[in-house]
Amino acid sequence: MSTPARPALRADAERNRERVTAAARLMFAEHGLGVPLEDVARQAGVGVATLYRRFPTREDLVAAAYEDGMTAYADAVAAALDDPDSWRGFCDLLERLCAMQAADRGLAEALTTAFPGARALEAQRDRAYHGLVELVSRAKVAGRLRRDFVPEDVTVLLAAAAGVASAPPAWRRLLAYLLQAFAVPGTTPETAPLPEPPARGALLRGMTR
Amino acid sequence: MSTPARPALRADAERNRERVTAAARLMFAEHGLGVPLEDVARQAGVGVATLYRRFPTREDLVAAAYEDGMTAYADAVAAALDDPDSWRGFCDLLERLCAMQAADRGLAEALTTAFPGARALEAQRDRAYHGLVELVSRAKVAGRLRRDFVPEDVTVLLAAAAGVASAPPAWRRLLAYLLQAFAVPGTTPETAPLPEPPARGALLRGMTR
DNA sequence: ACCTAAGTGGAGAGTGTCCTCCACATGTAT
DNA sequence: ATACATGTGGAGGACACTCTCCACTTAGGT
Repeated sequence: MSTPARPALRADAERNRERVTAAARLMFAEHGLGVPLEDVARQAGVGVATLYRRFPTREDLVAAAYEDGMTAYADAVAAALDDPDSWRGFCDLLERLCAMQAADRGLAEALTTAFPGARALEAQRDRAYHGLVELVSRAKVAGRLRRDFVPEDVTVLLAAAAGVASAPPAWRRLLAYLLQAFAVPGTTPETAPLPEPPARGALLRGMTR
Repeated sequence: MSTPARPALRADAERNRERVTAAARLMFAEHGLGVPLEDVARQAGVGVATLYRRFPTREDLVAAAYEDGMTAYADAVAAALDDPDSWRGFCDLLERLCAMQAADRGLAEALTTAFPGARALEAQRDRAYHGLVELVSRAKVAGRLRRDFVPEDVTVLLAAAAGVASAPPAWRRLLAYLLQAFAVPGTTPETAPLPEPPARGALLRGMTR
């Protein structure tokens, strides 16, 4: 039941299927979800037809490629809940989620996309969501997270971090600022030094891309 | 000398040129800088050849379309410098810049792109940059902006805001959090209510796009 | 009114990606 | 060993976008 309703492929076909998802993870991470599927097939060492047979739409492939990624996401939330210090768990979690996004361009895009047909993936998404709601609640009860914070603010943060992902150190600095704003005043050392700012001259001067 | 080195077009050609830049502003604002140039030409009511004759590369067109936008940007900075309260000027400025970006998808993209050949545009960019450096300095001297703030943080903010621009109220909330983090603790009413959070359920649930 | 340099639009070549079809290959059950 | 369902790759049609060429049109000076 690890892969519920898939009709049992021939051994070589199953092998190819996995090669394709592995290649997709690689290519999506580097080039985003819009990468040409022909490139993915080439990377996997199979013909395009094989890719399309297994994954009729791009969404199918993305969902298959990021089932694990979403699970890792939910696991990170679960791990944060295990921290006896809920505020520290909250801060560490946001750091980890941002780091995961920064390391995988496709993941950042996949997180803001719904996959109606991908049950396993959506189940992990729900698990992450509910864990996060609980974590937010605990951090508020502990008096460390401001009362008007809402779990949706995490979405905002992740989308914002995705926007600056190009410049590696930038998201750390953004996160540091935001964590300070999320904290209840006076409960956190406000004097902690900020992470290194982005490279001089980047401002309004073009990041080329 | 408003348009220094352009070789004087025939009246109808000049008219068409302006129709094209106007159409480009419209299309870029709505669909981003990647919009098909055929669509821009159709919107302008001219053939593609006319567009390409005046603007050999996409960059040329983008630069022409956003010369005004960049000027508006620099003007906003200048206006902020006129505010006797530098901190209020700073806050209002960030609000305005974010609002401009949110209203014009192309502008947000153009700001993070260099246009080596577009002198007028780059001049405005410089004007904005230098004004901003001055404003940041004043707000620090006034004791309202934290000392470890750097002008490049504005870039980070703008890139972050661009990342959440899809959900209209989200950038306001992000900005509110960040302004609180930028302020020197104790100098600003930390109890001001946050702007309305983004719609419930957006979290990790897909913004479709 | 006429002439010509300047300007125009649409057709079409070039390119890249999506997706399907089908002749051929290969696992697997007997 | 044989047979056949299952699986494969590459060729190629469809489409979208970029950019150029050229026969025709028009502004504006004489």
